[in-house]
Amino acid sequence: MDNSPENSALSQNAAANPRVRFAPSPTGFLHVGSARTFIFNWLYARHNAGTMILRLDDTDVERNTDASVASIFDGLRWLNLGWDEEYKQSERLDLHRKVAWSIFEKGLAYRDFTPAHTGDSEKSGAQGTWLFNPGMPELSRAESDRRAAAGEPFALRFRVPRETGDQIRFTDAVYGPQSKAAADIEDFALLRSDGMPTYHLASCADDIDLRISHIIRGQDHLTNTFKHVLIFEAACARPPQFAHLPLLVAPDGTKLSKRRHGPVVSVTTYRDAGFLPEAFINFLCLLGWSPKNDREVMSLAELQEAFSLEGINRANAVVNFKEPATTPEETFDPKAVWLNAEHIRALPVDALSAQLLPIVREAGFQIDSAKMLRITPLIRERIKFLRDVLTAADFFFVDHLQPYDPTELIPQKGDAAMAAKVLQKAKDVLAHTEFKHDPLDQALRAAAQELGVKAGQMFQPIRVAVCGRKNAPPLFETLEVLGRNTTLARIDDAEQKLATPAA
RNA sequence: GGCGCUAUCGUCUAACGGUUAGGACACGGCCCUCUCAAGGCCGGUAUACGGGUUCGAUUCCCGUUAGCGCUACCA
Repeated sequence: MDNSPENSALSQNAAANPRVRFAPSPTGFLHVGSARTFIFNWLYARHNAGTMILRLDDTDVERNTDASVASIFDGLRWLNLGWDEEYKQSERLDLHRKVAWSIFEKGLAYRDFTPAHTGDSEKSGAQGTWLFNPGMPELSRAESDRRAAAGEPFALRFRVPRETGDQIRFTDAVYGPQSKAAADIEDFALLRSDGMPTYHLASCADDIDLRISHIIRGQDHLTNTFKHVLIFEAACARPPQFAHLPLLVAPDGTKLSKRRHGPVVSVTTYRDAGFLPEAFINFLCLLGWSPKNDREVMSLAELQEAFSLEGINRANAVVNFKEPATTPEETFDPKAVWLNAEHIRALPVDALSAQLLPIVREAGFQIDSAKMLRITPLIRERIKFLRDVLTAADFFFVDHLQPYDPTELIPQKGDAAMAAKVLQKAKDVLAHTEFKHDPLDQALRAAAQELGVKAGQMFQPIRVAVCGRKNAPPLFETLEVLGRNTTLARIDDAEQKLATPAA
């Protein structure tokens, strides 16, 4: 048996128009690791003018849920990458069974009448290695047929060519040449006793039928691939090119799981926190792949242009979030947060403004798009998440400021009297100054000079009066957007607060 | 237990036998500055360990250790 097709060398299979697939099983929400697998497949397809296929591997009827299907589509829709063809394994069972029985007819599979084991059986673990159920591989065809005809339930198992001493081989595009002794591979199931195909069988049967040229998936399937090679060959199909991806792990090195690590592992958590899908995609691409030229902030088009299987590395990558996350920012890898800020800044103002507006409206503020467009450039460099618009630009949205500490109005190296003096002067000046950046700049600096205070001492009380806090966007632009009426009203309020210190 | 895979700063990574081991994030300092950001400059921290091969190993080979994966009629 030729298990080592030299023809599966990378160069040859990097042929044009590849067909790749992302095949999630709907047993949970869309995991960030799955999202990365989807993205790498998509990038490979687009880079090579190929076809991206979405296939729901839903043969485990016990564990599949509609909620999970919804979550997967939810996440994929947010990623906004799309796909070209879509299939459900549960609608292709006839094909799977046909392939299974054709393998049986060739003598490469046999019926196993041993009752199913449940959960963690004594087969695996420290007890030793299980390869097959005694007596079953040797059953004669006649007896096998007789017992089946009598209605005895059975699973269909692959007959691994263990006696030949063969090595099963394939060349992985990421991990290189792989081989494993057939003697170490157990007789895995093709069909369960209820007639449903197993993952291994359904997956390979569909990959053959859909003419998948490249299987790009998580490294947890690397050792399963030997079984898959066996199936492909038993079905007289040439195995596709495999490319396994290093796994995404938590800071403690363990596999990401919702149970242990919470919502950080769900794609929708990133969406809900205000990530831009392009930033999230950029971040995931940098986990286990590198363009090799120190590029980090990359647009989707740039990623598509730069992507290749050669850039994928082999060691697991840590998603560096804080284990007990206390703030939203700690929930995510700092690099993801930084990339999101970079992508936000890279967005044209009108595009960013359009993304921000629905968030602001949903929070209950009646802001029109024209105003949002004026606010956006003032906060663009100050937000890391889209949702930060709510805290960075809050004072633009409300009619009345949230209560703040009046002592904030007191400038550096100044006192309450200075604050009062500044605010009074500001009102005088602002009453007749044009509300544009340059006139405001000139007028307020001149006012500071007249009062004999530093510019900063002049600006701070005004800033706190109109923004309700010290940290805010630049003052003149802010006043320009706020307008004269609001500005003067807020300075009035501030003067009152100053006059009546906190009770 | 068996089999497989992996191992460069705290984290993501570059260096496909010859580099003062590079970049980024994060962190610290300085500059800029109306505050906060953004930006600029500077700084510290890494080749898991032990053997080979070689004139020369981060790089190739072997072993050790550690981590991960598979070992289901889950995927």
